[in-house]
Amino acid sequence: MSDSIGIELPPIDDLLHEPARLRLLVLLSVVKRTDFTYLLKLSGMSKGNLSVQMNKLGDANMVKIDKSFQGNRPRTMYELTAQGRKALREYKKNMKAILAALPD
Amino acid sequence: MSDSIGIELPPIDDLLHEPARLRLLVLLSVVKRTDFTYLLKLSGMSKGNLSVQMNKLGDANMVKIDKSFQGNRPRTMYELTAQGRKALREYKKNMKAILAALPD
DNA sequence: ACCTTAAGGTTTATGATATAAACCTGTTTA
DNA sequence: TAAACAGGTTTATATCATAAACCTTAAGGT
Repeated sequence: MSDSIGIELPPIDDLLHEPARLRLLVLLSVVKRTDFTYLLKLSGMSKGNLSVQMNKLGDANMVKIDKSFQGNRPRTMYELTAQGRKALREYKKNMKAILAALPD
Repeated sequence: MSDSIGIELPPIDDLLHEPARLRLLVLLSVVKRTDFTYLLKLSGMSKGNLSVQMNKLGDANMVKIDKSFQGNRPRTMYELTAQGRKALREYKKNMKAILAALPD
């Protein structure tokens, strides 16, 4: 018998795990591509919080952020990156394994 | 804020969702009943963090905390409460629903 | 023309919280 | 008797989620 007593559980990616961001990522993986205003309504979050969280996901290359103007108004489009989709698959796999250790 | 469109996703219990506590709860649901020292080794956490998180779970009645002496040394035992097991079942159900919205 | 409101965000301020370091009390060992 | 150890708790710090306040431009009302 070994003297290690680690029950090995998969790691949890904090960036994706945080509830507000996880919800946003779920929304994005459903709608594929959307802009700030629509995401604001979909999520029900405040503008400030939405902006911060999406930029954080953008900085981590989970989401591609396209800023442009339509007419004279700014418009920001969001879309999952390949890296983002991969990270989400990994997160899902890991969380399922963790949840599986809990009784039903 | 105007009304959100609201794609309905289940709520996330932040107390259980936080990674350190979630791991501790998984460990507890596996080992049923254990003391501070063993949980310390099992989790690999620092003493301070373990103490804080377990007391937080105790305050919320997720975990029953029994302090006693064995010989002259303090000993703290931890065990899930019925309420804790119920909250974990709910958390598991909700998280599975959220994860199900993500592609595989 | 002027004021007000709205769109589309960002920046700043605040509050909560996770974490480890330092500490405390008593005990065993050298 | 000093030093290390057991079993935790308290304090300090650092991060981070959140909303409020702000900015810029545009559109509508009078």
